[in-house]
Amino acid sequence: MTTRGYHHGDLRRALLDAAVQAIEESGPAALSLRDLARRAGVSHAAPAHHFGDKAGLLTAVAVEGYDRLAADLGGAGDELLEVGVAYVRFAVDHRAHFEVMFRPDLYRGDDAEVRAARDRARAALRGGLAALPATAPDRDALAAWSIVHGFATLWLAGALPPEAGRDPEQAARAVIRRLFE
Amino acid sequence: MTTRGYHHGDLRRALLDAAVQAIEESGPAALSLRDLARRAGVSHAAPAHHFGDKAGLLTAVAVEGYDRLAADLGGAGDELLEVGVAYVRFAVDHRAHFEVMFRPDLYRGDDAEVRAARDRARAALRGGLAALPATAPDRDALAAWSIVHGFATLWLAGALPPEAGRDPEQAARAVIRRLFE
DNA sequence: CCCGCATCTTGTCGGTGACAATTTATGCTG
DNA sequence: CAGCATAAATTGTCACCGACAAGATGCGGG
Repeated sequence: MTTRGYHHGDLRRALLDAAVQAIEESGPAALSLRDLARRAGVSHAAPAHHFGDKAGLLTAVAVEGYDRLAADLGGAGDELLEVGVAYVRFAVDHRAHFEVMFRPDLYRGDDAEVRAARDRARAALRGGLAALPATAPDRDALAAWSIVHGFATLWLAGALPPEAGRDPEQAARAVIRRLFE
Repeated sequence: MTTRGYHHGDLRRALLDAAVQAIEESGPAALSLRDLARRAGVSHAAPAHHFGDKAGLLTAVAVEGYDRLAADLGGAGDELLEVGVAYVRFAVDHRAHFEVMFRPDLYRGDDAEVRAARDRARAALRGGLAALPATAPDRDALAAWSIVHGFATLWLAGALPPEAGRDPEQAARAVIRRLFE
């Protein structure tokens, strides 16, 4: 599954880390394979060997993101509130992964690994709804996902007014609670 | 007004329209000023004269988007449900504008025109909350915005499972109603 | 009539993604 | 331990892109 290190050590890993850092600095649009190669101290064509092309690298970022999201959501317990907060926390703490994951024009969303990891994340998110009285489970799942995803996206975009405060977790908690009142 | 001759007639307008079309086809990341120039039948450097650079063009797209969103939301009445549906409809029908608007790394979000148009849109969205019993208006506004924005974003990203159906407006209506139960 | 000035063109530069051919290092096999 | 197959990374190249500079064009006011 993982490539063993030869010349560089583990260039694949190093490139993924450099990509995440670069995206956090200037967004996925400004990402340059050649810049990643420079950061890793290798030649400009080295990334192509591991990922094929730019979309291939971002596909790997998306897979990693969905995997970590599934793990974080799964570790947040059974309460919808906590699962929702974990979703927002993931978006804020792993903004590079999150931004790539929901930008299907940047990577190959039909990739088999992506599909599998995405399904795991979806299942974990839906697990948070198990404890709710379910009159319309599909609808409730969609509403819960929408509200946490929307909050996370707006927060990351810097679109929220100052009244939202400075702590995303606290604000998210209040917003999600609105679903239960 | 024709597209003939040395002077185009309304190149600015033509470039904006071409940009929207190109973004709808392949997303904002793949946008190329030179491609827009080709579509408009002008030289590769013509866009720079009207927009300065790529960020300048996308800034104009964002302004146009916020203006239209404000108009659409304002025309949707006073009920939160209808305003929310209008928000989702805008995102689906003007996906290029919507995608640019919430991608602050692509344009100049601190531009004066952007600020003004964005404030108009925010005010229009908040107008939908006037008819609600307000225990925590800020929190309610944030929750409403989050749920419609999240739904719209997930829909556009193609992230929703097939259970969500094929009609975004209908699904959005059901999801938003969840806020009132 | 002509000239100012916005509009558009041509030309160029550094940077980028993708691909091809080549070199280097590793692990395997005998 | 010797040699080879192959993965890993390099060099070289091409078309395209964004940005900038300098020149050409033509509309409209004096």
